[in-house]
Amino acid sequence: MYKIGQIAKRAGMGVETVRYYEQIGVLPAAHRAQNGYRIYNEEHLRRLRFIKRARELGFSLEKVRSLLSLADDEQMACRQVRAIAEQHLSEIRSNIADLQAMQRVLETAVAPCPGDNSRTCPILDALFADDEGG
Amino acid sequence: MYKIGQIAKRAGMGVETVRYYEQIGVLPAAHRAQNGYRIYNEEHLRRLRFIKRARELGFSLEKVRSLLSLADDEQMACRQVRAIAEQHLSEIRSNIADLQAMQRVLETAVAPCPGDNSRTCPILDALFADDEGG
DNA sequence: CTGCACCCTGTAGCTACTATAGGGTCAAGA
DNA sequence: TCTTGACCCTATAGTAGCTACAGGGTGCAG
Repeated sequence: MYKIGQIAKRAGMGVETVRYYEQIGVLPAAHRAQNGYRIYNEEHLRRLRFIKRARELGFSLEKVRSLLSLADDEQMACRQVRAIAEQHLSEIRSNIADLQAMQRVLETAVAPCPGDNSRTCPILDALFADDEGG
Repeated sequence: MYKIGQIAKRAGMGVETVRYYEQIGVLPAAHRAQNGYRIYNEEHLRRLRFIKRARELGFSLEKVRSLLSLADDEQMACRQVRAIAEQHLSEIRSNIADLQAMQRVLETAVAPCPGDNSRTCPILDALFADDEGG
């Protein structure tokens, strides 16, 4: 049995985040003590840790919601979980590719830049260029 | 001389985006025709294209603002531009590393998953695990 | 009884747009 | 002349995932 500050600490997040997760429905509402304080149990902690781990892997809260409802569903098939994970993996791969493309272009723009007191800069020139065809 | 729809099309963005850039001050306010319509010139187009290119390279609008104010500054030194670009490059590299770490973990979690009609799933197990050491 | 740490609700802020709602303008066609 | 349509205007709300207040109440130690 935890108060919100205790469970937040154990789950490794802030109390506002825990309240936010309850508000948007990824965490079931806590019981309330007589003074109105939220009271959590081990199951809440387990779910918060799940959410945290999933978020660290880049899953959106919408996907976390789907994953949790599969986890709660007796009729769920492993296939469905895998589909979500695979889709997320392909988004990650695509994000990596986009970032690598940015990185290459930026490195190309930065390379010829002297980085001194010049009043002109090849980086700005590249960004202002009328045409990037090469 | 362009109306907003024309300059937006030439710059490759929506009219709302052009108005938004004016609103937050990365694009100087346009002159107005008698009917209140915004009127743009070639310099506006040049700046919009700069903004678009910088955004495609992942620069935040805050950094775009800095880059543009350097570009406008007679006293600017190339060094300052390079510093912004280098900092952005290191953020990109760090983002790539984070995504690659997620990718590795996810691939490891997905690998043992049969993706069939099982009622349990190694991916969920990994997310629910009490301990990820080992 | 005072202070402090904690809890509550509700709301605004962040980024970079995007999408309305509710109106005005202008040129072409019937 | 009237209407249709494409365009323009402002102002505001929505998106994701928190984070940070404002303005209160609770509970325990000194």
